[in-house]
Amino acid sequence: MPPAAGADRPEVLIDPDSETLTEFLRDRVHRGLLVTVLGECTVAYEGRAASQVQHGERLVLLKPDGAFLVHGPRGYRPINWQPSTDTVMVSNEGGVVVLTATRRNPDERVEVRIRRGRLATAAALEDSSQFLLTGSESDLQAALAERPELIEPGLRLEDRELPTRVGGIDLLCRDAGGRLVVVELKRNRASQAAVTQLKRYVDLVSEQAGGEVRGILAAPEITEPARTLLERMGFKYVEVDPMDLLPAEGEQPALFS
Amino acid sequence: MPPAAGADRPEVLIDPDSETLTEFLRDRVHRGLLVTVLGECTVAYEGRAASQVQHGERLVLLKPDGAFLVHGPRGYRPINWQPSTDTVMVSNEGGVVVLTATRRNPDERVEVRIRRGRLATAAALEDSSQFLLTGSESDLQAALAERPELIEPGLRLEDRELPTRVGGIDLLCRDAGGRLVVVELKRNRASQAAVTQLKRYVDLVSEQAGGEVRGILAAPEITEPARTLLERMGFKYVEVDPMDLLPAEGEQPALFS
DNA sequence: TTTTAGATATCGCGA
DNA sequence: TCGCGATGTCTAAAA
Repeated sequence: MPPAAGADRPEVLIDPDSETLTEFLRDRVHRGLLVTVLGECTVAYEGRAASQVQHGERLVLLKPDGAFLVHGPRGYRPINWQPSTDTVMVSNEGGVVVLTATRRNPDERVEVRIRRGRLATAAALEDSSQFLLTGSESDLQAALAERPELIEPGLRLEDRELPTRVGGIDLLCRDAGGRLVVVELKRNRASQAAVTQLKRYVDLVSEQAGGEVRGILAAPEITEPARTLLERMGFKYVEVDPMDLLPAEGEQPALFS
Repeated sequence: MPPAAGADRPEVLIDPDSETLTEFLRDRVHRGLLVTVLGECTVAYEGRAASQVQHGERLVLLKPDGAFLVHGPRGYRPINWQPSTDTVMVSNEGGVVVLTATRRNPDERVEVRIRRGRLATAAALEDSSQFLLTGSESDLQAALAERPELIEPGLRLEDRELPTRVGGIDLLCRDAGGRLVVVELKRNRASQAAVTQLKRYVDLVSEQAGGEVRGILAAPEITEPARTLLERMGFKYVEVDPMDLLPAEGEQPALFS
């Protein structure tokens, strides 16, 4: 195998003709490189649904692991994509460069037909750094598992992330009176869906353990319809703020100084 | 005649020094251009949550509308992002190029510190094409609204996308016996959440209209726990396939020939 | 593989 | 603006 192209210096083509672009892509796709193509193209997708966009200028990203993204000029989401691909094919059909990214499970295909390539690049992309995130629900769960009394005085932890056949219970506790309490956590405003999720767990625990089982929904906020539903089911809402709770616990340094 | 915006030649910097990169970005960010930077950088985010990644090679995308994406070598998702930003600032701190993208509502900030820029590009990106998707839930809904008898013989449509205070009812029908039927559609395998969603609607309609109200969950598949829950609530599952149903209706040409 | 639930989800619609 | 639900959601985790 020839030496990996683009291992040190990025390679760039500006306004290439279709033959040059085809060769460039053929030699660099599937080599562990990040390949980008900016140009005028059409995009078609067929799989779980089907979509089509006519000619326009887009940026195509081909990642080393096979991820395939077609970005337009606006927004967070790509207009078409493939989270991971099994094969990416490059061909030239009468001056049109065709990129076809396919995967199985689900069986899907994205086809980009590039009528005019304006810019193509290829470069190695090394990133072994670990991604650290704080403020997720699991952080909130850990903090409250340590100090369940913050949810309600006298509350004691029985179990955490308890898997059941209807889903995982965030926190299973016992209150001051010895009753079982199912606690469902949300890091965002809680909706009706959160309430029905809690209901499923309470029903299950009640069925398994017998006796009265309480339900508590802990979140920074709750929607009005969710509060109504919650009260009708006899459950309780407790306000908790993830960002308030965590710095006191984690004592991590400020990200921006 | 001045060249059209998108006809301009893309601009490219390879292995620029930090001053050159800083100037390049300062002059091109906020000009309606798509700007990309590939290089070694750290990324920090603070907002609804907080995250940090140490040095690694990433690709930064700055879209004309302010969307901001930092992509690593793997996967569909960016490692950091901002769906739309109010301001993007460029500065140079002792040889490190710093990009700071902020937005309000929610108040958030992403900061990229580029220690070594390897490739930077800027180009106009024109795309006025309309995106056409078939096979979404709303397509399925339209098809079944036309022919409710495909869900159950004798079923007649009363209303569609009916907004209520607990959410929108996909299809409200009357069966052969004149009873009200709430139909909830899913284009994917239906889960317990879909069942509780249906339950909310049935409860509401029953409360408002009085009398017995039936519930039907129409989807291509249903999970086993969802089926159990559905049956316990006295509802019915009907199998419908979006991709089967739509081609007969739409008669669109094959995307790939 | 199936199922569930989280996500800095994002996005769009309706009240 | 809030609330709700779809998304070609994607992704990780657990059974």
